[in-house]
Amino acid sequence: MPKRVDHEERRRAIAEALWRIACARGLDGASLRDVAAEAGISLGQLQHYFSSKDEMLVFALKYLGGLAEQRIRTRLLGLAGPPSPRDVLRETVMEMLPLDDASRTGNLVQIAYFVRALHDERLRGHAKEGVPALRAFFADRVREGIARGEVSADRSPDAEAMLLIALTDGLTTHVLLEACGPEEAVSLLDAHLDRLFTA
Amino acid sequence: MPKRVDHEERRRAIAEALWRIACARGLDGASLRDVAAEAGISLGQLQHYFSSKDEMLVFALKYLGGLAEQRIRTRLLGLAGPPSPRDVLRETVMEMLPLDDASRTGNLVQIAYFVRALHDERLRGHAKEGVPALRAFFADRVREGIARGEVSADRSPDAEAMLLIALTDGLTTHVLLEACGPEEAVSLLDAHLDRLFTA
DNA sequence: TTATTCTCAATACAATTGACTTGGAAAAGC
DNA sequence: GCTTTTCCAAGTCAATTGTATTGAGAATAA
Repeated sequence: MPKRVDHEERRRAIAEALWRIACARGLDGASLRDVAAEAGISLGQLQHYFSSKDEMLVFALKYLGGLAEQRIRTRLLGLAGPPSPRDVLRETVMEMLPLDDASRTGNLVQIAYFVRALHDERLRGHAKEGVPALRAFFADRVREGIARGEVSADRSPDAEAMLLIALTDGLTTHVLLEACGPEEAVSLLDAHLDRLFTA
Repeated sequence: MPKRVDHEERRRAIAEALWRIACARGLDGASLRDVAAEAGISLGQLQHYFSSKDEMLVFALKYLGGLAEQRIRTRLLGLAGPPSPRDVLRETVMEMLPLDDASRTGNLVQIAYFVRALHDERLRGHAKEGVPALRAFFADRVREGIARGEVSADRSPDAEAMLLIALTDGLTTHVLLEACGPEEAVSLLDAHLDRLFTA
């Protein structure tokens, strides 16, 4: 056999090339030939690792989601001492916003997938599967805040969680469109959290 | 000459056909032939009214924005008596959400444009040009609420306006993705307004 | 060594794309 | 009636698309 190759490693490299193109020109502007060229391989080689374009797209999406989740997890572990619920919410939300170039790229790619998912039932399942988990996580933090007396008891944890997610996504949109500056988005989210955590 | 034709009327009809396709399959899935077929005309006829695909896309986008603005305006005029600032904000925001099929279509098309605008500088200008006006309009309503004593004076009208826009857009996203029900989005927005208008 | 199996390059292919050209039909002005 | 201008249908064109095919190089197992 030829030199044994780590398939997963190759697939990840191809996925990252796809992201770079999707970020610059959108998902629909990413042909197999473009992706192969960006990854520095031939079209035939790419087809050896992904038997169809769809398979490549789905793999790259799940890989992207996994990386984002891991980034958030790492950031939360980096918090000094026992973090307050508010700190956890704030850091998570900040990691979701397109504040640096890496996060901006991730968001652009995710949005490209989102749009495709609107018209593609199969992809929609993958695209929205992370929301309930994030929402439950946020709701737990709000609950914790209520238990600590930092959040008014008449707030609904589930509702506040969805509000925070939607607000973050909406701000992300406007930051990407340059209709709202990154630092302004941060201050708006802080103001929102200020009003949630009244103590 | 042949029967004189109202060019603008034809262009609007073509734009509406484009929307139907963009709503069902996305903007990138709308070829000139598809749009012509949907509009019930030939490719040559379509090209007679739009000299390029880009010209058609930009026209359809501006037409869409104009219609949305007009829908909101009409809805606000339909409010009985002198509407409170909160009523104005609520009705406007509700008109923006994808609650019925028409609004859902409009939002899908707008998002299709939004994504393309992320990678297309020329289109980005058209896409984000409405935000400042909407934000100023919302901020004025918040200011009015403060003057009436319905909104706490320590709220920043400009910040609250941006928060409300971002929240609405974020909820729109999740409603379209079916990660959040329409009625839930309404109740979340009402809860947000409840906390803004405390009196 | 020999053979098998993994890896991958080159090419072909049908379909679709946006843009362009050509030509003719239809009606208004003279 | 004749010209002129507007409108539009059919067809062509090169480029690009995703997919499929073919075959060769390369390394491991026998």
